[in-house]
Amino acid sequence: MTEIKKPVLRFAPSPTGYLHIGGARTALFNWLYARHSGGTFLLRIEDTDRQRSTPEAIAAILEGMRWLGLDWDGQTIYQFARAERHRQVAEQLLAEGKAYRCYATQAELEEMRAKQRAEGKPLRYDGRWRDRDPSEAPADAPFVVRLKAAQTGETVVHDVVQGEVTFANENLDDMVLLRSDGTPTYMLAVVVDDFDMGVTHIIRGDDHLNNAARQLQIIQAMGWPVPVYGHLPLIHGPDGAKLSKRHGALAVDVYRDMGYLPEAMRNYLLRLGWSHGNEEIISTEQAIAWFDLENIGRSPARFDFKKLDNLNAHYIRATDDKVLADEVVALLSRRQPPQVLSETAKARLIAAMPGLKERAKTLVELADAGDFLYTDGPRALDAQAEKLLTPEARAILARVAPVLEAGDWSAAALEERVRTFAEKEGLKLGQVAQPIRAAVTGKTSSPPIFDMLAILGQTECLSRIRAYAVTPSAPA
RNA sequence: GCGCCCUUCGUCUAUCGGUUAGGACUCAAGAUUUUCAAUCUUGCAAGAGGGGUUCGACUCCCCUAGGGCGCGCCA
Repeated sequence: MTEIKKPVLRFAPSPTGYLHIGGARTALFNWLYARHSGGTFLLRIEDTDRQRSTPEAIAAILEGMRWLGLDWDGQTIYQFARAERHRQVAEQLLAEGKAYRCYATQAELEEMRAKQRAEGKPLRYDGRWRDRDPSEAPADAPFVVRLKAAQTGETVVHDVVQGEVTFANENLDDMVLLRSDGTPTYMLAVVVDDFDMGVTHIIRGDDHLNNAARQLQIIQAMGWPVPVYGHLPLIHGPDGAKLSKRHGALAVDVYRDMGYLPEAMRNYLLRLGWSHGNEEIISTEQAIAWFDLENIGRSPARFDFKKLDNLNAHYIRATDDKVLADEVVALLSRRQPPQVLSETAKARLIAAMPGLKERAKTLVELADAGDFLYTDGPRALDAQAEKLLTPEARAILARVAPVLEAGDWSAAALEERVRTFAEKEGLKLGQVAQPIRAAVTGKTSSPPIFDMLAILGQTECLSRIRAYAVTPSAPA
């Protein structure tokens, strides 16, 4: 019986930098398609560049993947560990006459390229060792192994995103498979690994589209099955400038530190280049159900923080209060210096969360907006609160304090008493509520003030209010 | 220089030859309101340019312009 082959996807970052936003989206698309199709999602670290690959970068990439919630199947594969296998494939190609030894030195090649540049010719290896007799080879000289690529005809990449992309073979030169030190190049390694890993769909950045044609030639030389390709347009910065891989400033963990939720990131990244009609808010479950390769856009997108903020605010509002409080606690503990919340403070934070989370676009804003709950005692006033607490406002505070004190300390009862007080004094509610807010929170905006009073408790609130209450000296 | 790709409101996008070109973000105005938000309502705002094909093009083809990517013994 024929078994329907489940798709095998992979994300293959090179650990020469951190997981940037473009890579995160590539990983997300691969992950979504794998989960959507019931296939497999593998992670391969392309660490064949021994000079630039670092353990820190590997750790950062894995951490970034975990934070984004992109779990991969099976063990993480390290490409460098497979070098021997790559070499064998090159040897096989050599033995079959599909590859050859090239003794050109690097200086020689640079000279060749300089000349081509000067003459306005395309920059390509000229095949100088392609058909030379091996006997002409200098003894004991170092050599690289190059693929004997087709020189005529064309190579066409069938791409689910870009369509049919045709390359004239004369524009594709004989790429290096094995370096002079015997190590495999990326071009060889990817092809061999993807084949060995059984990868059926290669979804990666647009910058690899040209490589696809070259890799196809290796695949053809080996007689291996051709995977489905999908090349995603790159993400640009808000200003339209490129947002390329080596920009560590936009590593995913930076977004975490800025207070973005993984689910918001996933939703945002998903809509950058992929659409499902007019849907904007798409849960991960929904995304898995809907995701396909057909609806991926072909044009590059700019990164827009405003929209990310909007989505993040939405997901913050939708998140459980307790979970959010835990996130804030974690964020505070990562601060310099670390801030540790008492049990009381944490209980207050959870209680105030419904009011707090409606007003925050990021976890950072959430943490800052709740700071009046973390410690006891009179508040330091921010500039606006300072301005609001005029002598008149402080006098009102002095008069309202006993009113607050005399009675039940529930939000509803407090509001009732303050309304009555304001009415009697001929004041608008805001004229009384705002000074209270300023004294209690140190700010001019906060969640509903009577709720906050109830959460903080009578003793604490009155102490804060009285710290700013001033009774004008009586003229009499 | 050569090759490849891209081009709808400021931004992300829908449209798969026939629509008053829709939605979302942003911005503005209004409603609501103890502040700020949230929410609701309304508004501003687009097919790069030029040729074709067609009864009819945002949609198909060509050219131009602009942008991106690639052209390593990097990945």
